[in-house]
Amino acid sequence: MAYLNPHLSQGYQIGQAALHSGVSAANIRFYEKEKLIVQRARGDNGYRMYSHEDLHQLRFIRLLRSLDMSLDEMRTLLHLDLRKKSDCQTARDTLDEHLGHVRTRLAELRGLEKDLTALRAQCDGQGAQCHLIETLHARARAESPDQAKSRGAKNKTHNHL
Amino acid sequence: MAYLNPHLSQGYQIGQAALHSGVSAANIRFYEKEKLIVQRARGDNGYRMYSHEDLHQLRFIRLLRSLDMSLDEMRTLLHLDLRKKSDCQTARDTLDEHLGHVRTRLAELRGLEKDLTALRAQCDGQGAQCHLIETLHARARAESPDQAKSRGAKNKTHNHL
DNA sequence: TAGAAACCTTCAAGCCACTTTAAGGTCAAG
DNA sequence: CTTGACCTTAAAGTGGCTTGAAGGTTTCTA
Repeated sequence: MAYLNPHLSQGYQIGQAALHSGVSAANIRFYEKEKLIVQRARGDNGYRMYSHEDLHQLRFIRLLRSLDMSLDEMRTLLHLDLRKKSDCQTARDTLDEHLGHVRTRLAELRGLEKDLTALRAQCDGQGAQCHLIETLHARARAESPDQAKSRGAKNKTHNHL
Repeated sequence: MAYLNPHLSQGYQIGQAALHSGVSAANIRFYEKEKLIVQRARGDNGYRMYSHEDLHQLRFIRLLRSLDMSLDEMRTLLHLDLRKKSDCQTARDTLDEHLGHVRTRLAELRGLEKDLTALRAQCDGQGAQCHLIETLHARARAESPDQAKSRGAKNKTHNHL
């Protein structure tokens, strides 16, 4: 039969919390270690216990991650006091900065897709030999390092996307 | 005065190779360890030496990386024999798969940008309080884990983008 | 009452593509 | 003979996790 939580009155064990929040148990422990969530008192057996509020916070965190925010950005948002005006400003700024990251990466990938599509077009005659690799080698020959540095996606400037 | 390579006749030292290829010295060593490039015989002093062909290969590799290919994809492309028809097919397939990854990620990020933009719009009244965080909490409340799993970017299925 | 099975614990290592740091060897110029 | 520009290796750090090993706890079943 199904395993039932013996301390249900005290809340959820980590497995149930994982199930109801969409954050894996291992990942919940990881967030705890990273101080995204607070270490709660444990049950008598040493098991972690989670309340409904805890579950909400886990869902909140997962939502932010699904928006591709970094742990640091999340830490910022999680520690805000909604009543403070300055904290609302912080929230706005964090979001704006993040949106900037996303748009930068988006632009990079759009350029990349165009490049790759053009490259692929070298090759559409099915029976004939394809010139993909030759084309790439020719490009490598033509390109100086300095030019190339400014092209290319993921120039690893600042973000994690 | 400027430092001059004493063994210039034998080729470039790693620093010059880095300069002329756009791949950092540390990264060149890394690629060697990862067997993307072949270990060359060293000079008498134990220094790595690079020929013009080596520089071309480094530029080639950097070009592929600027297309966001993984080391594995690059390993595949680097070991192809251009005269073989099957290897041309492999090149095509590799490129197609990679293009697929890029387009997938692109779609994810487009969705993300839409989401974030809508969220940001909650907040455009400058003087008034903003409802960013409240909106996010409300969403977290509304969302079941199962729904959310299918949304969100970077579902970490298969690629590195 | 024994043992399977389902859950929990901690700690460590693995993933990717690098970069950075530490500790030291080599070489030419002042 | 020292300075400093270059090279060497090995190891650790980055981010956001996942996976694995080794073991403790609780419940169900034979």
